Amino acid sequence: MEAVTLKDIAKALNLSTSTVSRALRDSYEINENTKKLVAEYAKKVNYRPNPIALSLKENKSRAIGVIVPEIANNFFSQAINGIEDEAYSRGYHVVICQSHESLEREKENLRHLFERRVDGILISLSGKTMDIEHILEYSESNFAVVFFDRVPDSEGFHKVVADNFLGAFAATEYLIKQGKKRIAHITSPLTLSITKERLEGYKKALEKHGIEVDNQLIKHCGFDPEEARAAVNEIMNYQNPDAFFTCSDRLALHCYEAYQNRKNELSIETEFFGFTNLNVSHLFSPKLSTVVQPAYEMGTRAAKILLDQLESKRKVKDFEKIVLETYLKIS
Amino acid sequence: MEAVTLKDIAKALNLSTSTVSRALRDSYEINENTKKLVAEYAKKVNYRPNPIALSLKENKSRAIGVIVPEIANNFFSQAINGIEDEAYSRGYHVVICQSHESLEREKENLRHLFERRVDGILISLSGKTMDIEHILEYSESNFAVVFFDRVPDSEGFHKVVADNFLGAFAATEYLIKQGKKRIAHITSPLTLSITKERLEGYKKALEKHGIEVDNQLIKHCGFDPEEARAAVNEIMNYQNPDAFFTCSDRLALHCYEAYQNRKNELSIETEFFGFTNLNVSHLFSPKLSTVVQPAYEMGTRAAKILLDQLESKRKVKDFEKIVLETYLKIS
DNA sequence: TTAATTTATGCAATCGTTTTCAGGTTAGGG
DNA sequence: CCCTAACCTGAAAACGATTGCATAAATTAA
Repeated sequence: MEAVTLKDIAKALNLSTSTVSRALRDSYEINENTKKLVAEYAKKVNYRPNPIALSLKENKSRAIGVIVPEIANNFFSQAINGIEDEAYSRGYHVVICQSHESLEREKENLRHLFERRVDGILISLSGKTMDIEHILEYSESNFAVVFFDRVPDSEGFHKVVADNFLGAFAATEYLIKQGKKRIAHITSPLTLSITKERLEGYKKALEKHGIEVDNQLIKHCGFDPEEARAAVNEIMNYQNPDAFFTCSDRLALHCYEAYQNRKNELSIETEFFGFTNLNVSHLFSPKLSTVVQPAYEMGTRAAKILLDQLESKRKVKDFEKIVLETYLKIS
Repeated sequence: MEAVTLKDIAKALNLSTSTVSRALRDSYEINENTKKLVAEYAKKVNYRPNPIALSLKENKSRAIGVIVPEIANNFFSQAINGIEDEAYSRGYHVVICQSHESLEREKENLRHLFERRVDGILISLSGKTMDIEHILEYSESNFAVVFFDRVPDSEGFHKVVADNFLGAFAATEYLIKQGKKRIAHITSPLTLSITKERLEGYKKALEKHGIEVDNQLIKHCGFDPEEARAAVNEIMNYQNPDAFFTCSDRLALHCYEAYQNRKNELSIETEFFGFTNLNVSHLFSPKLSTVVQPAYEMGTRAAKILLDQLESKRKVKDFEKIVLETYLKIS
């Protein structure tokens, strides 16, 4: 099964490569009989155009890059599923890179993808990324970028996000309706867009129900398990919480673990809510309810925007921000 | 930041592209001064060779394909981490495809990767794959293939697997030492290599400890949650098990869920063991102990074999089978 | 001084495809 | 019988890099 080229077909049929090429692309200049002949032969020998030659010619790789903090995380792997489905169905490759929540790695990934000549990228920022200088650097050279999930504040970019505000609002309100009054909120660093939006949702829900926001009950921490444990301990020891609402997949789990270890020390009835796409949360005990994001759809939507932009002639100058609904998974 | 080509450099320095090319590759034919000049200028304008042009010339894509049943599964996402680390560090792309346990999808993936001219593939077979005809078809045209985790019986391929036999043996023996005597084994279809090996480990452990194998306690089922539930129910209703040993990430979880739902109906003390890389199993209750595979290492090892083969001149004819140790994670 | 050798560089082909331009054949109209 | 369309087809350049071969200049040997 050796790869057949246009030249092979041309030689076999005693035509020139140009004629064969045109015949296969159904050009009006080519005689119907010739077309039929070529099409049949091409099918017989199972001809496939060499994508690499095409890439070189068109100066496009027909590949897109994806940068996410971590692939071994349900939210991101589901999002990648969506991205791949959309991309493959449109004839694009997907190259996946992980930043491991490190700005350095994120930069390396960008460089790698750029050198590999991907046509554009989809990115969810690392937890350490404060600004997007390193991305702007590339986005000049008509290298399309779409942000999803963790997006920058800056205007002028395509973004696909979950409705973090409403998700957090709904979760908090649910807890309040369960009679909870001292709801702790442990969440990711304020540098991330998602952090602010979720925090806002949490506060607004308290406000709506006339509960005062207690800043002692709010903790920001990174993705290190120890930090999460410390935050939970601190709150448990001094703040007398009757519920926890924690954000960010990985972080939420670390908190949950600390909570699980010490739950029985608490005399009051407590409840735990996370913001995670973990698909086995219903198997946990004590109960772990979650705000679930439409990860797969975020992937397809983000990929669609990117590919549409790549395939459109004109420079898109009206940037979309798509906000997708979340839902609660009550255990 | 527009891409710089050899021609640009040549024009700027008033040299020919061939001289520039040779200078950059440090050819002995080029004057030291010229080399220095070229090197400096190239650095200044941040020249990067176009990988697509190279691919066309060398008839290689410097990309490898990976086909796994499911990316949203800790075992596979960890393995992919390993694959990517190895591949990227050696300058290769990785293209990931999912078969979703379907033979049809697996075939499509293969075709897609082949048409995209990847230099080789790493594959873990789908649950429905009975033979590897569809893979052999491609492996002729010096298209390298390395199997990992779920490998075919056939000789003559590179394979990287976990020691499924010993893993299953150790888990079963652990349960026996806990005093269990009626250990149920729910596992994947016998078409998969891993199924047979794990079943064998389970049986040998029972045998060693003088416990007769009860075929009523052994069930094979697919990846559908309903099937798993039915298997668990059947065993619980009629077989009076005092422990469960279930295999295959996804399947093990479905079984665990069914078990969790009905555990309290059982009068005797039971224990549950899975064969999965789920990284939150310690948060489950009732206890879920697991046999853990060195997924990351499987990825790096498999990728290393593939890349070594791609880069070696001679056709490799001595095929390796690497068996990696598993370990028990007792909750 | 001339021939031989070394040194440094450029030309052109190659990889597979598309596409512009130009050329050749045929038929029909005058 | 000639001219002009209309209709097919092919040669060649282009994309970016590598490399065998040719060649010019400089150096050495005779």
